[in-house]
Amino acid sequence: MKRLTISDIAERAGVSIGAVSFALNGRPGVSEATRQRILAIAAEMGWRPNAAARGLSESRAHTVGLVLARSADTLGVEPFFMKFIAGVESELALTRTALLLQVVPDHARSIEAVNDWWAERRVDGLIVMDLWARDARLPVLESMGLPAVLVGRPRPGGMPARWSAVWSDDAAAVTEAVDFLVGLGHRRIARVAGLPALEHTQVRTAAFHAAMERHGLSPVAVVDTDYTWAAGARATRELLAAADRPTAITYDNDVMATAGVSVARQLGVGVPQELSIVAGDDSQLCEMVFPTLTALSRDVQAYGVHTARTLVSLLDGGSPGSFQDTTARLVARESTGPNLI
Amino acid sequence: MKRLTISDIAERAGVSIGAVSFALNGRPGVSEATRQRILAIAAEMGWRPNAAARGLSESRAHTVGLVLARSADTLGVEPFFMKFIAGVESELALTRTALLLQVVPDHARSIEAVNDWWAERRVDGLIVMDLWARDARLPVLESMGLPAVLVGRPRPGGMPARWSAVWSDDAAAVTEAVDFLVGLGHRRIARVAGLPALEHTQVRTAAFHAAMERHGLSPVAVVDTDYTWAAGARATRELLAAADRPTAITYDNDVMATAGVSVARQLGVGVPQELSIVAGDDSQLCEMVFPTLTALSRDVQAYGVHTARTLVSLLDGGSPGSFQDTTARLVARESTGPNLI
DNA sequence: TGATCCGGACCGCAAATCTTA
DNA sequence: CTAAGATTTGCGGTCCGGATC
Repeated sequence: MKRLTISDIAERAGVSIGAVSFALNGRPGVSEATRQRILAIAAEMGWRPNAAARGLSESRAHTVGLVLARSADTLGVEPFFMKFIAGVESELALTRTALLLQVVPDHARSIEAVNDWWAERRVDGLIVMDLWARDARLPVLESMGLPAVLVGRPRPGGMPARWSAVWSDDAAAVTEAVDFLVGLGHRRIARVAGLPALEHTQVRTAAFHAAMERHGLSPVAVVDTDYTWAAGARATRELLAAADRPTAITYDNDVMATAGVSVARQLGVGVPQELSIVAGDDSQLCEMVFPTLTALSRDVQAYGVHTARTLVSLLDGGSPGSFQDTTARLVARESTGPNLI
Repeated sequence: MKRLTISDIAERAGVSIGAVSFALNGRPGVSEATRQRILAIAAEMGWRPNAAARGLSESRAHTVGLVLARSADTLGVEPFFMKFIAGVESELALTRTALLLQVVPDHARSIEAVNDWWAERRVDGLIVMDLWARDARLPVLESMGLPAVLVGRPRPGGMPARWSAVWSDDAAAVTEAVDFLVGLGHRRIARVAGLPALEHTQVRTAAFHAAMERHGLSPVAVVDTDYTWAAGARATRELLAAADRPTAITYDNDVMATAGVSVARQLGVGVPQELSIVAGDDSQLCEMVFPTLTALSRDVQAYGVHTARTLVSLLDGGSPGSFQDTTARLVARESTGPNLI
């Protein structure tokens, strides 16, 4: 099967390949009539520029990378990632940019993967998710000089030249949840946090403490976890077993909140009569359990769209920056109620 | 930042670029001593071949594509896809093959996406998931001449030259589930199926009928759905409202089985005392609900590994074929019990 | 003189051919 | 004649310097 190249188009149109290139890239140098003729022929023959040839010549891959550094199990249960990726994709498609994906278990392998991509010039830029407070990937990525968008807060010490950040105000969201619970009369509130190494976990925990303090309250407890159902269940069991048990618990994702509901039922603790529960992520899962879960909800797909747009703009020479996405807002469902104790 | 090229290596080693190319690709033409010297220098300088240049020269992208043709919501809730992708990835990494991903809502756009990839020679081959019984993508893909691996049964009429298939015996799995339920004394069994257009839905439904018939039973009902929680809930409500209601229901995925449990509880139907429930997919979700769900379980990640391996072998000139993966086996948990009615 | 178009030099690698000892 | 290595060509585009009308 002979492949179609630019010279086939040139031949059919009776022009040089240079003219075809100009016509197709919308640059001056060919008359409008010729341009239209070339475009028509290319479309008719179904010709598309060879990505490798173009990439070689332009020194640009028209591809960006996304590395997910988590175990497949964790990724699978959290709908967040698929929604985010779908958003990223839909935006990238507009600029004919492809998405390269890697799923690896840890940061070391994540660095390896990105290093390979960049050394081989397979990607022009990177989307970095799941930022850690002290993230081993960042200095390495910076030294590689690879353009990137961080999904999360930019680092306080200033960012490398070709890095942007897209973030959401986690502190505000946590504050809203606390205010909501306090408004319902709760005073003994606990927090089941996510991975303590993650940047946004620390931000949320700090915001939790601040919000409680503002209400003149002190947290019953803040328990760190690894986001799994088992960890959520264990944390809940401990919290409910204590003498001064909480009347409300916030969880850093929906999976653990579900575990909380399950443990409460086993222990005969009524939700929401004796215990109110707030999930930190929203998904179909929150409406699948009984009672349905009050959750901090946001448009994750749009988050992906904005992230992709920010990266593409950066690669097109746009100026880097830090862009704030919408803040999650609380969606009240059945798992929260007034404090009756 | 000057980029490292093969000629930098050649210069440092004091040989021609041809010699470097031969040395790095393990082909004859250089002495062993020179080869080692070149290899050492390349490794020391951290050189990696430019993917575009290599791709252009070899007419091979060292990249494969995977298109997910479903809504982001559906994908997010089903852990299957992320696990599968993680498996695919881990295998592709071994041969330095990259994975291009697309998430699109329907088959029409899926065809577009693949057509673009192939026309631009961005991919060497494709992984095709979620096969339909009459799949509009297949004839188009075949006419494009793109090598592919079908995840699912090969078509009865014979396969294109450079297509393979990796499949799992859905019929056997469904049969095991029916046998298990019948063994528990159930005689009124219903099936809540997935998307009727999907190949494996039809295979499973046929196997369900056959298994029931073998036991001298006739199904209470087979209800088609779209895999969503809402559809699972609606189907369950209808089944339980009927005069001759089933004592056991099998669902084509875990999300719908969860919906089934939820609806049963709302209607005051005890699980498993009055109703046994079997989930067609296994995931953490099955252990997150109460009661935990008996499910048809399999190693999805390994499925992804095998699929990737099959595609890579095909691209390397291996002979195409149809390869059977392991069959899902039933894992009994709390949602099934003896028929007490 | 200027708009329009041609020819050809690259991009970085693989691989075939040519040269040298 | 053979092994080791140098030279050259081609992959399919982009884009610059010139030539033409």
